[in-house]
Amino acid sequence: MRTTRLPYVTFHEEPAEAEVVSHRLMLRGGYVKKVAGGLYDFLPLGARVLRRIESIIREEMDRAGAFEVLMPALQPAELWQATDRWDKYGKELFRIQDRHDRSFALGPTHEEVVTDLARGLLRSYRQLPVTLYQIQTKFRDEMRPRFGLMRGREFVMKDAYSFARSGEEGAACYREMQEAYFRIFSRLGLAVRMVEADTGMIGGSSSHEFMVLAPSGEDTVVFCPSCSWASNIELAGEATHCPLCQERLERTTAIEVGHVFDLGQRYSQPMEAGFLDPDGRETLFHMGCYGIGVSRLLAAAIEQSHDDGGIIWPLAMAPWAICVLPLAGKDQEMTAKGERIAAIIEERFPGEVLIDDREARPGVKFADADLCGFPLQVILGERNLREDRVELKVRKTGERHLLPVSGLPEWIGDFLGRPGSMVDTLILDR
RNA sequence: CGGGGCGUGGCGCAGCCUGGUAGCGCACUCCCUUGGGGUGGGAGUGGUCGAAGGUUCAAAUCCUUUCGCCCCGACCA
Repeated sequence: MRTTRLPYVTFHEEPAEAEVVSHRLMLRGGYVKKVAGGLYDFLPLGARVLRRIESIIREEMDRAGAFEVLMPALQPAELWQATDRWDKYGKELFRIQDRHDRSFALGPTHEEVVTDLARGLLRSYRQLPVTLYQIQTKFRDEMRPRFGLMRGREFVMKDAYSFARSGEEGAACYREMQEAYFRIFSRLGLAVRMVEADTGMIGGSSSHEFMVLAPSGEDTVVFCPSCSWASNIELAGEATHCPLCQERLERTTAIEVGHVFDLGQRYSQPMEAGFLDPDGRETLFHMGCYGIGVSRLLAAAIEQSHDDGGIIWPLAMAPWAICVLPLAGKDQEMTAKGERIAAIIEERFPGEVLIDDREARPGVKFADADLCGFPLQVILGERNLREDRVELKVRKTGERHLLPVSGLPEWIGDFLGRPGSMVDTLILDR
């Protein structure tokens, strides 16, 4: 892709209405544009990141044996009334009426809808257990949307729901999703910590949150520095020492990017959702639900990985992994050479190469490439190119390598595969 | 919802106190210049000042109402 064909603008100046660094950098880098409070356009750059996150989530959910579905965002009030949440969910639930004055909710979550789906679809114990998931826009009338994508009124979420024959089987589903979540966050290059959490409005018997540790996080987690115990602040209460090993607890701020719940029969019971067991008896589903804040992940990743120059995307999230910067100005020949080199790299890494073919000064290209956070920059300067060499800069570390043009794709391939170099797979705890 | 702040070209701001009919920087278009970390110069495009009402010969500026946005708090998959 050529930057001259890419509809994006970067900004040198700080947007006045953005507080947190992820929000500022996404606005400055041309990733998102605000439409209204808590509502954003995803521009081409931002949409690509979103797609990359989604595809990794899909792969890992599928690998875990879950099935993708798509449920309506618009949900009839009757379903919510059946579980009493039409009254209990409160003002955060967007409610609208159709032309016949029938009431609907714009879904902030899908327990009711999916339970309604399952009770028709899953009639026999032979079909169980099953986990269904979707990636979809959710709506919440937040009392105070803020921090850009961190807390919007509309956002993209992956939500999954498991249906099991028993509590034991449900617990197995729950563990399987936990494992899938660790794989997802690991592949995304995020350092996450799983903590015990409150079940809140969703209900159920147990719950864990997946937290990205970041100074700007809205949540606080309490953790033990020497063993694996961790909890969110609500649940930890006044505790000062680890319940497992008595070590003095520490705390840090974090961003909640995932949350899993063991729901038990919280929804299957009021909605009378069940199946026939081997003895022909109607039995209620044991359910679990599992969410990942997909759009929030962009913000969380940036909060965790940036510097004064801008965003530092983990390899898996970057809109393009490689940005080719011909420092050509009006030199048509150099631009053409740059495009040939970009094409060679593209052959080995399809869809991963962006070439900055603008007629801009080197400083502008460097600044924009850093701001947008492309993991690798292939810099084509006149002197080096004369000797058939290019410079490769690693955004994250700042290290630079001078390489012969001939072996470039192979070198990049080796480099990207080098453990620990680009993909930060740090998992602090499980 | 309570407290505070702010709404002036796409973005960042000045002008408002002391009314006289809109200005600067960035971006954008064109020309010249420069060419390894946001080069320098020149010429342009674009706003009626969040909205409504009022005061006045005259309102971005004063008054009233209203809408929106941001921050803090309560709250929260």
